[in-house]
Amino acid sequence: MAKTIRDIAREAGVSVSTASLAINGDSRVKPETRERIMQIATSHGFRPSHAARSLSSGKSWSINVINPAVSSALTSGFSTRFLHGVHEVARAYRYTVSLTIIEDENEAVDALDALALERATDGVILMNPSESGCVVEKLRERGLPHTMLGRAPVPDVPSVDNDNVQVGYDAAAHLIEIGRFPIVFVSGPQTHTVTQDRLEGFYGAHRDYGLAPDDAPVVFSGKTAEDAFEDVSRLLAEDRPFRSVLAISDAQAIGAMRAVRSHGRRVPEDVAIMGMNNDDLTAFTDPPMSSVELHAFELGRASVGLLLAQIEGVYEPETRQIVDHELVIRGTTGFPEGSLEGNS
Amino acid sequence: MAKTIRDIAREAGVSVSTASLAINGDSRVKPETRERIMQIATSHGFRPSHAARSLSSGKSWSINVINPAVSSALTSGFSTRFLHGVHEVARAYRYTVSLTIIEDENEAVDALDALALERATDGVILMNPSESGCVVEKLRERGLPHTMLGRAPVPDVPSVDNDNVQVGYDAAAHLIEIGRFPIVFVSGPQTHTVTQDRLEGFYGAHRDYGLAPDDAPVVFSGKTAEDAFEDVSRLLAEDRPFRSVLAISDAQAIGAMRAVRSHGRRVPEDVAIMGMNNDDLTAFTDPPMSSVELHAFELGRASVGLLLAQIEGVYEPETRQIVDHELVIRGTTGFPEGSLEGNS
DNA sequence: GTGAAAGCGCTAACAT
DNA sequence: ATGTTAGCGCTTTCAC
Repeated sequence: MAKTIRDIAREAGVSVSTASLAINGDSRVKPETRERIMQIATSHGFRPSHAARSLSSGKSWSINVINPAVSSALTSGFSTRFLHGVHEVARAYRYTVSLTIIEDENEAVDALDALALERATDGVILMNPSESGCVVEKLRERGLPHTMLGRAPVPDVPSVDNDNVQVGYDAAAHLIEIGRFPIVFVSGPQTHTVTQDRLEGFYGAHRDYGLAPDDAPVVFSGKTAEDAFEDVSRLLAEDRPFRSVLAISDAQAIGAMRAVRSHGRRVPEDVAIMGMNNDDLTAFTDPPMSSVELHAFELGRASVGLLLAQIEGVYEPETRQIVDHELVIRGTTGFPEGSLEGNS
Repeated sequence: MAKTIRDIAREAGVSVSTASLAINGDSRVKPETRERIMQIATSHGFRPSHAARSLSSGKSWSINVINPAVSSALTSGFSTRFLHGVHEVARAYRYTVSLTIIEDENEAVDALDALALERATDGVILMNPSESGCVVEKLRERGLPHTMLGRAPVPDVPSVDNDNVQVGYDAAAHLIEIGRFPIVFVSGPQTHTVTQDRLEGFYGAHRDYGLAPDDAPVVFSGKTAEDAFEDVSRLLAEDRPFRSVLAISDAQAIGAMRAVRSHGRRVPEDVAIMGMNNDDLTAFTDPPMSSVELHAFELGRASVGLLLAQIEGVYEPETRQIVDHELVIRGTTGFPEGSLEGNS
């Protein structure tokens, strides 16, 4: 049942090496020979053994995605779309996609050790926020090709990212333009580069519109909707005046929206809300949540691209690839439709 | 840098076979010998090459999860938690987790062919709704161990599932008990076994409470929040009377909620809403969404368990493992807190 | 309890 | 353009 390349070669009347070359599409084999070999191979349902191919070629033909359990649970639609993009490109290049789900950075470092020592992967894609950079250090130390999602905490790490300064700028600019100043910026932990970048853009927009950034309250929140709920509630309790909330994720935007409502303020009439990521459910909150589409699928595709460029040998250390973003304006920053209109 | 078992054996003054046995914890090696070998192995950071181990042992030491792109995007929190469970158990048994993301059943069949022929995986976990059963057929034909999430469309498939009849029953019973009859059941495609089971429980609850099931409108909707929005909107336009909506997923529950609101009805005062899956965002809709926790993480853990039992040789064809569920009652089926109270 | 040796199924020099 | 051959780094009989 399980045919080997030897069987194929024998039946085609060629040597194993010729069969191997033919199957791998090497140009040295004569087209007609190649044709005949392929014919026999497919008729027997032959495919080279992954393990054997890996062992003899010294490549695992597999890439590994390190996916932090916590943050993926929060921006889950993002994570899924990203993986989808990774998978699509990887498969096109005959690479397998493996997954490592980690609770914290220590687990990531351990997992990387295992991966590297067992030579079980040809490259790693980090979905970590990678606060400390120790994961990247480990990757370098092991000499494993890698790409990360987001701006790296240390220099010269190949990475794929949105222009998060611009993301923060565009979102803030929109809120300012529709007259929703002051804006509360609900950010994630300050250690994340994505937070730093978006915050920079947030301030930049204020400057460009001639507004004092000091008037823009910034909350360094946790990562969850609940964190945002509590932080915005606190701000409301302190009677801080604001006309809108810009949250760093859709989950946090939803938490913020609940906080605003709990204090008897209306969304969007009293306070406009804008999230980021454009998760699947944003279109179906009530009112629909405005957000920023970050094109997770494209980020995934780009990540493998950058990784394969290294694995295949075209290594450019400081490559940084930027994927487009766009504002998606819905009800939470505009006028409500349907039921809510009647309520006011 | 890259040590082989040969280096370890040499340094320990033993043969490679002894080193191999020691590293794999075989009881035949004398404890002190084993100790010495392990010492040297760890000090050199030695780990057996994954590829070599696979080739010589005839096992890939990897399991593959087939994840449909569409449904995972919708119940994304579920999917992530499930994978997390799978990963945890797999890692404990030294198995790698690979991911195959598919658009439709044809892609699944193709992917399975590749996986089987290349001997790239030792077993497959199907997250498919698997409407037709052709994916399972392919798995059997190839002799690949497998487990599926949900009740199989054909007999004797090892599967992990919730008791979905009971899920449907419990959810409907709760809505009936709080006086929210008639209930609209917003289901997924009728071909899914999960839909069939929950519907059966839904009807069962009606019978047990002495209610005519005919009065319970059932909508065979699509899978998305938008589908639910449209179907419930249609029902409202037709002036069908109902006091609650039970949706087969949280996304659909959110779609239903918007539809209800768009027609000027209040949630939960006029219409109660209940979803299923207990996705991360349910706690932060407004009001918070009641749902059914299905314990995705446990489902994941159980799936690998069943799979490893087969791979390791303890195969029981008709195994079906049931994971607990529980109702999570929140605002959409109770009384609203905060802002909404003031509105009424 | 430990060692010697034969593969596992490919790929990749090196020959021809 | 095709064939010969030597491994890749383990596991696993089979001896001792």
